[in-house]
Amino acid sequence: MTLLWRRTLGTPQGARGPKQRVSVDEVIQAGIAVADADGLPAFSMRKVADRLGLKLMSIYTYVPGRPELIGLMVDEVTGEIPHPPHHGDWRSRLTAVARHQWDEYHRHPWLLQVESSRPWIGPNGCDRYEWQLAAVDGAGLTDIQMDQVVTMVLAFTAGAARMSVLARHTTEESGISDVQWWDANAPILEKVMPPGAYPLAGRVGTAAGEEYNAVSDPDRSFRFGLERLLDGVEVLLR
Amino acid sequence: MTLLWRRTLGTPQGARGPKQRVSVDEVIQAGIAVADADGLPAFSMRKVADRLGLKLMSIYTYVPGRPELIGLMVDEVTGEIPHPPHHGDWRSRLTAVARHQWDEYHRHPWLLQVESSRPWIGPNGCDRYEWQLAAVDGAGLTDIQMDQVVTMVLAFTAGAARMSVLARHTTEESGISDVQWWDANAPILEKVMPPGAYPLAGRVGTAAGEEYNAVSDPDRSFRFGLERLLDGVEVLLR
DNA sequence: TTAAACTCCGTATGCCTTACGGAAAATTGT
DNA sequence: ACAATTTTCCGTAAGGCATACGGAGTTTAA
Repeated sequence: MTLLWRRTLGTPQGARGPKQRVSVDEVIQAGIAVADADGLPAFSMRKVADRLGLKLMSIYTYVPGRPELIGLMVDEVTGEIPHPPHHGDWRSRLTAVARHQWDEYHRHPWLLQVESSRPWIGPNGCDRYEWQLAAVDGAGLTDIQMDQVVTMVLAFTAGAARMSVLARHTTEESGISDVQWWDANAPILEKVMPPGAYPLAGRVGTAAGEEYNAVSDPDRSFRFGLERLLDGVEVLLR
Repeated sequence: MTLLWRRTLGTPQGARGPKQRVSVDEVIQAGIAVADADGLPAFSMRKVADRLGLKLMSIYTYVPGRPELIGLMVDEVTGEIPHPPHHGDWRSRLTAVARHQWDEYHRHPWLLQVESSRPWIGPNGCDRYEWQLAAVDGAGLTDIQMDQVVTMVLAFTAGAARMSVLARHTTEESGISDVQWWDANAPILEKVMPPGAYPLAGRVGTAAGEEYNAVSDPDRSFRFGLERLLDGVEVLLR
């Protein structure tokens, strides 16, 4: 907590021992770099230390442990891109909020793997929430509805981003494109699936495959879903 | 793959060595039990073996490795609750699809932690997709739109379930309720946050807290968001 | 000048996956 | 009936992980 709000709190005071070779911010930045590269399961304290030219155990003099470091990393990336001032109607504002979150998930996919058993409330997290609420302020919603609409947009964005990031990761990791993978698996599936057992899946899957030139088109799905969602909000406002 | 479709493919043939002490299905069920109890990060082959009265390395004669076992577990829980036949209009059908998925995520929260670098197409997964598409069949959507609408509902459901499961996990794990936790942190935050810096967050947060008697009400958020989403689909249909 | 506090890090413990190889068991082929 | 083959079960070991503890050296405060 003190670490999260270190900017407003200032550095404690008396530092009696040797100078620290790096700073807490550098540890956080190194952590973000490791998580960006390897994902959260493969994120380890040793890799952070290596990146900073320190030995493993020295990291523990900067942060109490792995979960706390991850909490600091989350707040750090939340403040990475400043929130652009709102303009236009609530619809374009909410779109900006969703797109901001969508981009962030794609910049740092490990955000979707964070399972904080405790939500760390940092300064950038507070700013974020205030900015998100401002998008729907004055649109004619009650306070509760404002919270619900923002929550809904964030839930959808997180779910869609999860699909998108997973799809990207699959393609990159295996080096096999959607089409190649499908061509390889189709013969097996044809043997194994009772013919005619999946009429809709077959028809729609084929149509989607031809339209997207892939198994899915995550960005298009996101835009489509967001439009429907906002249409739903418009219904609510009348 | 052969393991996934083992029901339709049947058991290979000659089994020359000693009898297997358990079955693949028992391994999968044990795996599900471990994941339900501990979550996916703490899910280990050793715990599965212990639960079956086997030693660690014996598990590898049933399944090739950890990722494959998880793939089998996913398809197994996908077939756990049979898909109820559709009736009523598309709106009630889609609600059933979303609710089915929502319940599944709450029965097996580790589903939201699965990062399959490769999507395993199993029999129950196929049935599921067919059933989901059937919910919007005949409503007047194009094939592409059918896929997009289903994808959108699933994305929102996954995102909302993730929030819900995380909130539940936080409360259960720490043993501290939302209100207790907030009461404990409020004094620190008041010291640390510039007063008046977060007018909307303060107002809306307070209103939400009083309404929900908690920081959030995930089930209510899910229902609210789903209604807006379906309103949006209705707009699309006209 | 001396005591306190702090940084850095070596070591140890106890988890985890999985590669490899050996012993025993069951079936197949003669 | 007997041997060859295949398969199961598992012991061991290698290489990864977080982190508790304590020691050595450094810097500041009294």
